[in-house]
Amino acid sequence: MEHYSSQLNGIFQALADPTRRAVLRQLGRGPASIGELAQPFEMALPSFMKHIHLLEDNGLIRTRKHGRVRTCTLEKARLAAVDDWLSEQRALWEARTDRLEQFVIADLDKDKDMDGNKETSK
Amino acid sequence: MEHYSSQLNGIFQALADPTRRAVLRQLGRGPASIGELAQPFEMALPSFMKHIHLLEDNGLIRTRKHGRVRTCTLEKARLAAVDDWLSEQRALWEARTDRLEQFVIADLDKDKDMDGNKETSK
DNA sequence: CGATTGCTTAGCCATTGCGCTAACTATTCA
DNA sequence: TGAATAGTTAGCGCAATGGCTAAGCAATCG
Repeated sequence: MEHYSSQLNGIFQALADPTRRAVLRQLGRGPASIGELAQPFEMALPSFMKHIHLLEDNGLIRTRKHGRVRTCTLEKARLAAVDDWLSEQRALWEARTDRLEQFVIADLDKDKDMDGNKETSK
Repeated sequence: MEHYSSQLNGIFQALADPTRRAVLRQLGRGPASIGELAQPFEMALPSFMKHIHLLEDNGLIRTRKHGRVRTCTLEKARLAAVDDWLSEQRALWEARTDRLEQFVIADLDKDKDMDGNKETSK
């Protein structure tokens, strides 16, 4: 349940960069070599490689080398961790919304009694 | 469409830290003051405040000060951006899986032509 | 009133992140 | 074999991150 926590650090970190998200997006369309992936970006290849490594280190992609060409593929399952986190988070505040509704009802009852001004905005 | 991109940088960045995720988790159970939120952590308050500011700057929480107490609340809608990104990504590789299946079928056809070492005849 | 509480500001410091160039290795091509 | 191709390694520089202490301030308490 909470074991994913440490993985989430790296996964979210990896997703926090537009270059890396673009790579994932491209790989969504199918496997590609380093050169193909790098081509749309203006940065130097070694810089780009760091992004690839980070994605691989965090399990978001897998790579394999054939001859002098390294081919990257998306590791789809990895994003499930993000999905799980989101679900868990949502479950929390949905449960809480239920409780909140109870308070709202209570507040409405109060309003009946007091009737008047509440707080001055600002 | 892609306008969310810049926001995603910050949002994913904010989520890439366990302290901040824990804060969101706690706020999922309802609003809380800075002090209440900070209590489970061993770090100094100013350090903790940086996390709060980062969460607020990226729109994941909202805060309001009453007297000397600042109360934080979850900004649930903000996580929708993450959800949207995930959906878009998934849509991409699901569409691609369809195309992949076509290739697989094509490959099976090829096998028929080339060698009969498969289950060509059941 | 003065003391305490609950942040807040201001800085310092070590580490990490993300870009670069230069030079190197390992295929593959002519 | 020699030249081009596709990555790779090494190291540099600067900005951002995430922690700290010390000191400040406004609200509340005794």
